Amino acid sequence: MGVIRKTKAVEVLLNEFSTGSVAISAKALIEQLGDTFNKTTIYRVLDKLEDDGVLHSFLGKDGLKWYAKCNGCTSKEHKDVHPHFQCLQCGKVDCLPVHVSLPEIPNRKIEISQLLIQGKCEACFV
Amino acid sequence: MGVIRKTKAVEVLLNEFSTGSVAISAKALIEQLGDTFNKTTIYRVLDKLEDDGVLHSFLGKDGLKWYAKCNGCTSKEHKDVHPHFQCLQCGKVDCLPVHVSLPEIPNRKIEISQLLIQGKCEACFV
DNA sequence: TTTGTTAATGCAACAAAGTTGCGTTATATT
DNA sequence: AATATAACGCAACTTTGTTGCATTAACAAA
Repeated sequence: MGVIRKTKAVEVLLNEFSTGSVAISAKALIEQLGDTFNKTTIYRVLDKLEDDGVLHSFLGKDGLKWYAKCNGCTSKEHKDVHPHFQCLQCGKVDCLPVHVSLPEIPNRKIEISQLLIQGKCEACFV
Repeated sequence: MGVIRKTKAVEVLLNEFSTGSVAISAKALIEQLGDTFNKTTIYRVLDKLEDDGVLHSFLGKDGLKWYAKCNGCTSKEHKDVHPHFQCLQCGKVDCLPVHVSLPEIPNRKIEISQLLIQGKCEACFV
C-alpha cells in the first residue's frame, strides 16, 4: 500500500533515518519516540516505509527488527542488498556498502540472502 | 555448564538431530515433543547441548531459533561455521557445507557472522 | 473555507516465543 | 540403600510485535 499522507509520525521517523547508513531497531525507536507516538503507529509507519522502498529491515542478533535507509529502491523492486554489521560491544548496527559473493548451491534457487557480521566497530576497536 | 546426566529428554532430543544437516526449530520440537516433555525442559536441553558444542543455533527468517548438529565443535571452541538455507516454500532449513569468504572491512574486527540464504530447496525447485 | 472521505492514530487487548522461580523427581555417586 | 543435586514440570511472567475498533486529522473537492 505505502505511505499516502505526510503525517507527523512519518516526518519524524523519516528524520531519524536522515543520517547515513546507521540502522535503528524498532525497539529503540519506541523507547525514543514512544511518548510522542503510540508504538502501534511506529510499527505501522516503519512497515509502510519499507513497502515504499524507503527503508529496509532485517533481524539483528537477538531477533530484534532493525531498519535502515534504502538506496535506489522502489516499492516495486528492492535492489539495495548488502551485509549488516553489529558491534558486540556498543550494540550499534550499520550497513556495509560492499558486495558479497554467495557460494554456488546446486539445485537451489537463491531469492534472498541476509548476512549479519558481528564484532567490534570502528569506535570500539582499539 | 553443559549436559551432565543422560536423561530421557537429552536422549530423545539428540535423536532428533541424528540425521544429517537438517535444522529444527525450537518451536517445531515443542510442537512435536511437547506432550512428552515440558517446553521449558526442551529449551533448557537445547541450550545445554549448544553449550557442549553438540548443537549450534541460529535465527531463521522470522526470528525463530533453529538448531542443528555441530561438526567438530567442543564446549571450548565453536569452529563449525557455515551458511544456512531456508526454503521459502516448504520452510525447511538446512546447513550448507560450504565456505563463505567475507568482505574486507577496514578498522573492524569480525568475530561472528551469520549468513541465511533463502529461496527454493531441491525438493521445491522444479 | 468549509465539507466529506478515509488514511492514520491511540488505546487496549491479544499473540507467540522464550524465560524465571520454585517445589518435586530422578540420576548417579558413595 | 542413602544421599546430593542435576534435571524436570508447572505456572506465572517478559518482551516484541499484532489486531480490532472507535476517534482524529490529512487532503481533495465543492
